[in-house]
Amino acid sequence: MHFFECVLFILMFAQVIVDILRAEVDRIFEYSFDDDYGINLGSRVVVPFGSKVIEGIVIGIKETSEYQPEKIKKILRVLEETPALTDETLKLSEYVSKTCFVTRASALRLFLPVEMRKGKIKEKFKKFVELNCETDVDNAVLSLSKTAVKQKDFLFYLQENGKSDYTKMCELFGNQAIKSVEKKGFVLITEEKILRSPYKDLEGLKKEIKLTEKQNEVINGITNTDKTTSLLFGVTGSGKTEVYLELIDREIKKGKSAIMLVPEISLTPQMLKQLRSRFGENAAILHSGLSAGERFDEWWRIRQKEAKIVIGARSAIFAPLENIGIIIIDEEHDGSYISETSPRYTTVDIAKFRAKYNDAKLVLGSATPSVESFLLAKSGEYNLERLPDRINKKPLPNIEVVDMRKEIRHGNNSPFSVSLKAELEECLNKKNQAIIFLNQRGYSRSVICTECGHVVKCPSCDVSLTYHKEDESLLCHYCGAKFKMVESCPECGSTFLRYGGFGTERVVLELKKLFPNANILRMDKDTTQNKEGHFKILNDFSQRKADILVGTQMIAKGHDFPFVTLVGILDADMSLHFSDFKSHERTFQLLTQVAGRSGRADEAGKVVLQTYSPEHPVLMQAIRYDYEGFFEQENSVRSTTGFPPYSDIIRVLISGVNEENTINVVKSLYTELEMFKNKNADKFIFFGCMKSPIKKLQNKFRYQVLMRIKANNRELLNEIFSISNKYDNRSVSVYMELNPNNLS
DNA sequence: AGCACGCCGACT
DNA sequence: GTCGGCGTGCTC
Repeated sequence: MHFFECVLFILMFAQVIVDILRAEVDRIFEYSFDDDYGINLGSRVVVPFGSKVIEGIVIGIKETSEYQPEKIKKILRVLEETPALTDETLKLSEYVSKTCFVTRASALRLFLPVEMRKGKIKEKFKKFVELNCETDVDNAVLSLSKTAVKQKDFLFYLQENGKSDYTKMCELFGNQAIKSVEKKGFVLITEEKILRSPYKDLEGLKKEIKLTEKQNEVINGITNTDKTTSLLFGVTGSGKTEVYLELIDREIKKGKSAIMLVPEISLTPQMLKQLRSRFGENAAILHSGLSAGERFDEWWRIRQKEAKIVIGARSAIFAPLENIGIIIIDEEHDGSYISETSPRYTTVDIAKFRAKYNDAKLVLGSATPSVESFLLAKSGEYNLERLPDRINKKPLPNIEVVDMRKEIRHGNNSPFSVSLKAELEECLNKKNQAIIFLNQRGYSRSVICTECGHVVKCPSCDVSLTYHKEDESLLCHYCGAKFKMVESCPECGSTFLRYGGFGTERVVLELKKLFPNANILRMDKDTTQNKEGHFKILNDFSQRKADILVGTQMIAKGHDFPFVTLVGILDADMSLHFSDFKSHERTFQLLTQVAGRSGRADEAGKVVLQTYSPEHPVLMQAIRYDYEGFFEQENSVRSTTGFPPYSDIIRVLISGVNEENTINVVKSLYTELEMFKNKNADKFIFFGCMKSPIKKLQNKFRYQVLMRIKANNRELLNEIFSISNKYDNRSVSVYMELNPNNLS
């Protein structure tokens, strides 16, 4: 190479976003590099920054720079030969930063496996030894000293076995022998990249897939429509998965790639098996259950185009695929598709961006579509396809509504109604299985002093602590803090404590009292801590190692249990009376899903739904499985009251450790926003300022300005953001959110 | 995010 | 006298 050193390198300039999540450095920094350096758009680079050395991403390349030359520093090195980001993902990261109101750096992080930053994980290499092709083993052995037995044996071994594992050879012949043979030039030591491929041993049965007439109709409908997005409205068990797989198959045959998203919990080994058997190594899997190394390697397989199908949970929408033909989002309505941490992106929006960029199809599937999606389907923006029948013709279970107020009036203070108890008994006698659903983990939601009425609260958050009997602890479900269970009231010292509200732990104990012979499994966040947690519990239950499964949200999705004939929903209205506008929608979806777990091939299932408001219309619609009735009602409520999708909700959260400082920021921000609102009064539906419902979280005081504006007004959103963003500083943080999931 | 620079309180 | 608290400004 040194012969060519006289070639002149042209000095180029890279526009770099540094990997620091702070508004102050959310701008482009320019660095210089020689044009033969292998730096491209999307490359990850290491740069000097202030007195530190950090990582950044090249988002632009220019031939000149406006900065004084003495200020510009050089890029130290490039991290990977292949740029981590593509043209598309660079543009998408810009879109995310604009629409989610976050820094470029924070948007860019979405596109990289976490283990890639800060150089945590290295590519894995394996060493091999092989004979140099010019080596004649017999001559080589003759040239060796008579005492070099190991070297001789080693050369014969290679002649016999060909290329071999380096570490194994060292064990057999010692690395001294190997090194000296290499020195003499008889063998070559090579390094090869090894990919840690998860589930590579999974080999399902390659079963012939026979599509029903209805499924074929739907597939043709989606293929032939000129609309980008199709909504596949099909009840649970109607065969949506086969439709997805067939659609993917067709795109792959055209040379395109595909993304399929499912809720995290649905990524069971069974499902992965199904995919591997159909698509083999062509499918890459991305989810939180993978080890850091596996995730990293799967990511690179996608980036290098070795895998053209990506299956994963929410974040897989950012996979570095190119030439996408189809994106599928299964259980489109599922809450897990909206990120709960910043950047709070909406997966469907990201999917729409990518579908548009690649001229690909987007398919949203659900038995209970979100109000927003169904509205778009009805208005003709989406292509609507239906799969109304369950493939096995299994009837939907009967739902009995039990009024819990009456139960209490009749002196029943247990979490189970008389009717549910009777049904449980019958179910167990018949050797069938039952599921009990309750959306509260722990033993009791709160601990209350019967003398002074004090509720035990988290010292750094303004919420009550949940009692967990298993380890005699009090847990804050918001900040995760853990305390020893108190023996007496921390306020007045009284030892008369009362438990408020049932949790799954307590329900299990009560069930054990009622049915001492039954085997009971519990599934909630506490019993699924380790990464295989869900699988083990679901697996045990489906293999009938237990009679009753008690659990939170997470049992609503997931599996089909063929021997479950009874589902008990303990407090159906718990989520109903939440103050946010989506509570009806979520309740309907949840009840429909949980109810769908009951019923077996030869025996109709039963659902007992316990509630304190039995006449509530949402419950009525849920027990009739009347999605469209629910939709009509909910849609008209949203339209008349001005809630999404007819408006956009903006929440500006102001939080800080020092309450006085925080209030001062709130005051001046509120005043400025109010002036802005008055100038644009016709575009505002609501404007108000208040303490956040949880007024203290992790020792930070929280206030919020809430606004509702007419939908789809990007300009107004941007102006509100730029006003708010000015007030963000070191001690008081100001964060704007669009259509937040919850207002806590 | 770090880090340097810079201006006021309680200490060996 | 000074050691060190964290407010403020800067990073191509």
